[in-house]
Amino acid sequence: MAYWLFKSEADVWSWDQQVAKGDIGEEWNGVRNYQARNNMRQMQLGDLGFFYHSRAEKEIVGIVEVCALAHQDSTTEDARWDCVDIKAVRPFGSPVTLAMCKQNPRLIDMVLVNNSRLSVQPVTADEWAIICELGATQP
DNA sequence: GCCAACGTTGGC
DNA sequence: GCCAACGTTGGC
Repeated sequence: MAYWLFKSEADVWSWDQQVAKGDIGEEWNGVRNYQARNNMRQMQLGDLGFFYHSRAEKEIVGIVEVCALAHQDSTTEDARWDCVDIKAVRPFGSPVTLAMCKQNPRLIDMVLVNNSRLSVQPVTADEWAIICELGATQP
């Protein structure tokens, strides 16, 4: 069981849109970066992830679950690009901002803090627990 | 809106 | 196989 973080600009694909898809979930498509793709290939069913709004909001707003293993990205014919499907699990009681993560000494090693360009990233169990607490939600 | 950081592309 | 040029991302 591993933890991840998915980034999206809210005006491209938002948490609300993700929630609207219900338990069926939705492809996390459009990723054209090898590192991000490799992370998705490693995901297992039931793995959990944070849903992060980049650019404008810069905050983690909820928890998602991997509900389909990596498969061809339907938005391209190019066989290099896979993606998983994810479904919304629950929202945070209060969003956790990037600034909060940067401020917390236990979170300074987060990929989110150190490699802002990577759109699908791993999260450690410790980071998961700390952020769930900050976000006022069950881990 | 700007620009630094990063990843990718393509000429050599 | 190197690296300059280019495009994109995302924090500020």
